[in-house]
Amino acid sequence: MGSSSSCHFLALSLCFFLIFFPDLSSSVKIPGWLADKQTQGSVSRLKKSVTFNPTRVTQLSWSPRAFLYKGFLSDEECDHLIDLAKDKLEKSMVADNESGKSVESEVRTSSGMFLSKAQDEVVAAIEDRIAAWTFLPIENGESIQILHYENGQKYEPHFDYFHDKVNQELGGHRVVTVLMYLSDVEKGGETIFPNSEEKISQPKDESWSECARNGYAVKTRKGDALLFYSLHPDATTDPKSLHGSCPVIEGEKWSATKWIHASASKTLNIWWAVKTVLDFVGRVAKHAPLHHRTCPRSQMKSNHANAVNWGSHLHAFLATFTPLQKDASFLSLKCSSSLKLLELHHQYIPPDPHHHHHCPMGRPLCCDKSNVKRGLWTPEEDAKILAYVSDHGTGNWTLVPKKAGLNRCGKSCRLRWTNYLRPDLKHDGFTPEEEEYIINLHKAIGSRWSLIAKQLPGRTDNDVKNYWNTKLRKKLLKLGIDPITHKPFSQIFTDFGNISGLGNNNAGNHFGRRNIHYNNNKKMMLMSKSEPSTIVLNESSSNNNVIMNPRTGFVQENSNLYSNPSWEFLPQFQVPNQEIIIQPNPNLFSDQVNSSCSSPSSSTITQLSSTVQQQPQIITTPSSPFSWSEFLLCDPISSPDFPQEPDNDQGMFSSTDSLTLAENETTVCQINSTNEKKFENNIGSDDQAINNTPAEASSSSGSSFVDAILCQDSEMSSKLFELLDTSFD
DNA sequence: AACCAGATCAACCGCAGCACG
DNA sequence: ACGTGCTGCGGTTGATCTGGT
Repeated sequence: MGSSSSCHFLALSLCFFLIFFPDLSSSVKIPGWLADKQTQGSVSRLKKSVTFNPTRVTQLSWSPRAFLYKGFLSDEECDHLIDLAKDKLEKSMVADNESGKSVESEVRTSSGMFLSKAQDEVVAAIEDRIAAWTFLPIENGESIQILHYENGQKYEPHFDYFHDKVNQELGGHRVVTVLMYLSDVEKGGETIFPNSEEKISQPKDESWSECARNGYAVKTRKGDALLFYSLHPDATTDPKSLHGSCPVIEGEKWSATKWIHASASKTLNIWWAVKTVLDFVGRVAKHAPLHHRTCPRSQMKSNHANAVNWGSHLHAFLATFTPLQKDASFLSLKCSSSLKLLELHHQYIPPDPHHHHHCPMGRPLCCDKSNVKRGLWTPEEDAKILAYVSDHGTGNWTLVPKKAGLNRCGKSCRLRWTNYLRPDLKHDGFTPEEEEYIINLHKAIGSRWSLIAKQLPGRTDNDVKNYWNTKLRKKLLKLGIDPITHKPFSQIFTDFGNISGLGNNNAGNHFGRRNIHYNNNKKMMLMSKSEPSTIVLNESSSNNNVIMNPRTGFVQENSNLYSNPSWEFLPQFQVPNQEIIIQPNPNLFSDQVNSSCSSPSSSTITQLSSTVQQQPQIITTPSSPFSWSEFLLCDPISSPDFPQEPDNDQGMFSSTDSLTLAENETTVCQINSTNEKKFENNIGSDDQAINNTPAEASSSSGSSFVDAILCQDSEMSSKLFELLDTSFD
């Protein structure tokens, strides 16, 4: 603990403690999150809250990492365990170094027995508490062993990790030992760490036995529990964890031991541990985010010791646990969980700023596809990226692999960072609000995932895209809503019939204006793959409505307004030399947006809008680009003047499903243009777009997009109708 | 327990835009 | 004008997970 990094850690852990546990008298409750469906087996019994008090934990030693929990067991629990054991004691055995079998040995002269797991409620509660304290799942623990040392009995110094391959392969190394003292011992019986670096500095008076003077020693105090790690942070065995039980000189010693393994074969268990740690940190962090609080000096002083201890305990766990990520089983975990753990790990073990990876000179690694690594990222690779970015920041990703010592393409590094490692990312599930927001945005702008993601802090385009493709799209389909057009299928069929000259003209107009889309010349599709809805902009100076339909080929083909710049490239759209007065709208998710549109609608988003900012904001935008944020937060559906959707439209959206789609919402963005001339011209063309049939619209500006589609693909249309007929017969 | 199919999601691919020389 | 390199984006893939039989 003497290095600068240790000091760094110490400060961090101090803050951690003070932030998380401002009230030292309070306990930390581990609630019933273990009831999660993925925690099965014995863990599932942990449905009740498990209470333990982290303030009672003190760090005894850092090499080996050892912690003492004062009063871990009550007197009654200690006595109960002794009662369970005292009639069943047998001579203690040790594991043979070669065979792994239990054999008698003179190094261990105590007697003992094993309880059954969850043998009774008391035992189960203790096991639960151990799991909560260690962050390690119950399944990874052996049954509790009760030991009895009478006068002169001892356990010579030994390691808890295995030397034999049999045991190592059986359940992995014993990573953690929790040694609970069930009785006081008048003299002797101390637990001793002969190799501990702290042994010299530990003061010892006459109350200690001679044996105890040979190492760092822990006195046997009824109810206390000693926790120590047998593995290094790099998962190698820690020789400093050598420990033993000094001979009892006066009295008798009762203890209970719980060994906990790190079995690579137990994916579920590792998952549990990750979840437990993250849940623990997450719950306490809710009350005081780690990065947004400072540590009051007064509290620092009084709580210093405990702060260090508890923080270092977490650190000790993370240091031991994180190497498990090397295991294939860990990698098979949901990456979000393992990554969070990794992030947490880095909070407590900051990357060494002096450690840089240097690549050999020569050809850059990137884009040499025959040699660069591909596929899933390992925690080590992640750590390299994180370390690199923390030192150098982002940018010039092609150099990152070389500088960070990664055999990856720069593009792959960039994606890993942007989609996963960025600290501002959320890794939990989408909320219903986000879900609704995505649907509304998709309805408005189609599959522009990056734009949608920008409106959802902490989400990436990949996240949104995947969520749409796997969840939302299917959800809409279930509701009978076309996920492309966001219209009920029944209406789509009607509209298609109309636009093909087979049905009602009015409906056909509507459809032609809003739902035909040619998808980037890649695929001919009947419906727009990413069909935006019409936006109604209310030009305040003229009170004329401007209908904007981003990305619709029809409008592009027929409107001067949108031909340059095109709605297809709306993010770059600029309105030169004008002030835009936009009705305030809430920024539901992000404070990046400072203005938006009034929207007297029924949607959740727009309902919320009325609760904030009532003062319109004036934004002068002589050169700034059009704000997609503002546009997106407008609910881009139809104006009151706009022809109403057919009734069946509403019917579909009034589903009892959680999706509350705003089909009949009205959005009015008021634009005060100083470039009225231009807008008036544009308004003219748009009015045509509103009121004309496709045919009429086309007549005003040559051949229409819709006509083009229909001409080019009439054969496809007829085939589709055949298909539809077949489907609904 | 074994198998299978569907779901999930991290990662990849290829293209386009942009800056720069 | 052209080539090159970097970045952003949307579509797709494929390994893994999950749940049902």
